[in-house]
Amino acid sequence: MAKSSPRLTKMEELAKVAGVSVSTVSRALAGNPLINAKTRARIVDLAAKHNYQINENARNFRLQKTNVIAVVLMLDVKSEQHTSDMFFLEMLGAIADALSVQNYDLLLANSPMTNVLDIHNSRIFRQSDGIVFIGQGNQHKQLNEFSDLDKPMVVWGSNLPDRRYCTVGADNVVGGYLATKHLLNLGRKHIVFMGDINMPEPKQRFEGYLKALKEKGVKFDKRLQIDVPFEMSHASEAINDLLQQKISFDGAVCCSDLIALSAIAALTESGLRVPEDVAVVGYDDIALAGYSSPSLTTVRQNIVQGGRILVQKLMAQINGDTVTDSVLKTELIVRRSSGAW
Amino acid sequence: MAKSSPRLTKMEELAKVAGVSVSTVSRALAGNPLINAKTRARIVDLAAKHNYQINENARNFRLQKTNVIAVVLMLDVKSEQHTSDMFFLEMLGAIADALSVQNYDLLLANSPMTNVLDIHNSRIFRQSDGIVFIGQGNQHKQLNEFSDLDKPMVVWGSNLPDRRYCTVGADNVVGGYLATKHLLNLGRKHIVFMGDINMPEPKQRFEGYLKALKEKGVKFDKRLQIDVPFEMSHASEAINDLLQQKISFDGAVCCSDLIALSAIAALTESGLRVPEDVAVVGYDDIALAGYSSPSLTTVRQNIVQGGRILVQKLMAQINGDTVTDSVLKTELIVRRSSGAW
DNA sequence: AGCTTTATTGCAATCATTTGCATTAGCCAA
DNA sequence: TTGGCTAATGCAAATGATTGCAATAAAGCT
Repeated sequence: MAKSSPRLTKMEELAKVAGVSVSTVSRALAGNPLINAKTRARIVDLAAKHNYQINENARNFRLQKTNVIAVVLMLDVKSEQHTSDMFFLEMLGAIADALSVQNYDLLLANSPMTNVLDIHNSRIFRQSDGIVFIGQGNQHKQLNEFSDLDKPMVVWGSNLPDRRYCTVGADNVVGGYLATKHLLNLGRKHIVFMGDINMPEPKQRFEGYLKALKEKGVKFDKRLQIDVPFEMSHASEAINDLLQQKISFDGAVCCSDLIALSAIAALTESGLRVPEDVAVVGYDDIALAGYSSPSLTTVRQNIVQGGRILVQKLMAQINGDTVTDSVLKTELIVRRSSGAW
Repeated sequence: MAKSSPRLTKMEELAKVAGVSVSTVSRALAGNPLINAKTRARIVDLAAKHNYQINENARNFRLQKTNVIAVVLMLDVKSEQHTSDMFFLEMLGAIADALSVQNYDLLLANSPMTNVLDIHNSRIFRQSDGIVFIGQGNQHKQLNEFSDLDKPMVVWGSNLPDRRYCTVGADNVVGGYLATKHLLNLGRKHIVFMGDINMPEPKQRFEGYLKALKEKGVKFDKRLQIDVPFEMSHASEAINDLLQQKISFDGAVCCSDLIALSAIAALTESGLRVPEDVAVVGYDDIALAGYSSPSLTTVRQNIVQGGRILVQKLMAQINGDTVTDSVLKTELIVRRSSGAW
């Protein structure tokens, strides 16, 4: 073991120990090829041995960078919550991981914004090199305006037609398609679609739903599409409504696991068996989905990959590149409640 | 409307506009009483008018401050997860809110730490003025060592006997007590306690459980205490074990809502009715608790207040004050599944 | 050997702000 | 008027890194 030297805090000290100038140390640590390979190796070793850590404050100041990216959660607790809360936390974790690889930090926007444009005069804006928006909420227009500010930004969400910002999102059409096709393959013909098709993502899932129906030659019954918000309490009511109206159905595609669980609860309370009488598919694969009883078949978005790509797109922008949208694969996790065992 | 001037980015520019020196501007904006009140007012006005925003990078660099506090989530996905994921997100939000009031930012520690002491050489340590640990995990000892580093820190968790760090936490004893007493008041006598009493928080909740039993003169049956981890799949097994062993019970106090929901699932699958045959109480009040069927009575910790106090204690330390621990009130949210309607 | 070229390193300016100390201006008293 | 005092302001150093350009040394070429 090398003797544990007192920690060196300034490049100047390390330079003295190494017998070179500060410039050389700076370049050596930055991997600048100007510096002789041997010298560089020696300096890097010394830095490690003396436990030298660069002062990132000074570095960022000099480079006019922050090495921080801000994350804004576009959740609206009232009614338009993008999807389950669990989703946000997982996404946050995924982004933080992807960022740490690049030595970037994650700055969390304090509270849900009522207007995205407010960010312009906030710390979030000045103190970050770029911004990740998780979800679009109902602020597609504001996000478009925001993109004119030329701050590197990227949005997790659906690729709305007239967007001027870069989006990364799961393939909602395929998600809706897979869920629906799964039920169709199980022989179900009367499949409810639960999700508010005025919102960007449910709308695309609904497209997939229609596509699957068409493929199997099943006619769409518009009474079976229900604009239920992500908030789950409404789902039970919607199910009860259907039952009361004697509209029969044997399957349900839900736009979130919470909706699905709520629907299942309503169904079982009405004496129907899940999945025997009604097979249900959720969306998101929250932790509870696998443990609930009956366990829930659901569509999973690859959140880790999503976070990684969001970060990658943002970094590209920070480096001055132009970027294109990205659509991620989604997969179906088959469990019991969809009648598949 | 004053004509919108081009944005001033440097103090120097503002100084020129104001016809004073940079020093004066700096002092004026900082509210330094050396500066004549009129001059100060004039400068502040000019700053606002020209939309001048101080370069916080430069400022922090000069002041050797970061104006950032780091948050480390001590979750261990394997087995010791503190409580529901929802809890973390809510706590994170609460802390972020409390910090933004003080103009501090929140830096999220990327991934769960296997050893808290690793933080010492990480960005988290250098790039923050203080650290909030959410939960103790199994690292009480390391946290104690960490506190010797004299970095401002505060821990959300229970006040373990030999701690050298400052904690803020909910009153777990009262939480366990309230949950148990509630069931006792409903006439239940054989109450299962589901939670790993080797972990700090469940242990204290168990104390409250015992206290409630004693108060009602109910003898404790040690077969009814089950070391189930927060992870929920084990809860069903535990319940099934009890049923198989013909150990009868009519109530259950669970250390998380997920455990409770899992237990309820196992019970109903075995043909038992909840809450008629077995009344169940959870812990945390996750979103799902209110919507599940039957809806879940649970113990709620005041997370917003918790976040605020965590921040307050940390700020005090940053300012050089010494701080004391803090124990928050917890309350019981009564819903259907505990048999109360 | 003398000159040119190349590889490596060092000097010094720079980034935007804060702050100890010096300076100036204004005022009052002698 | 002049000296002394105070209130207000300015000068310049300092914070720790990066980088264009200059300088040096080594090597190659004739």
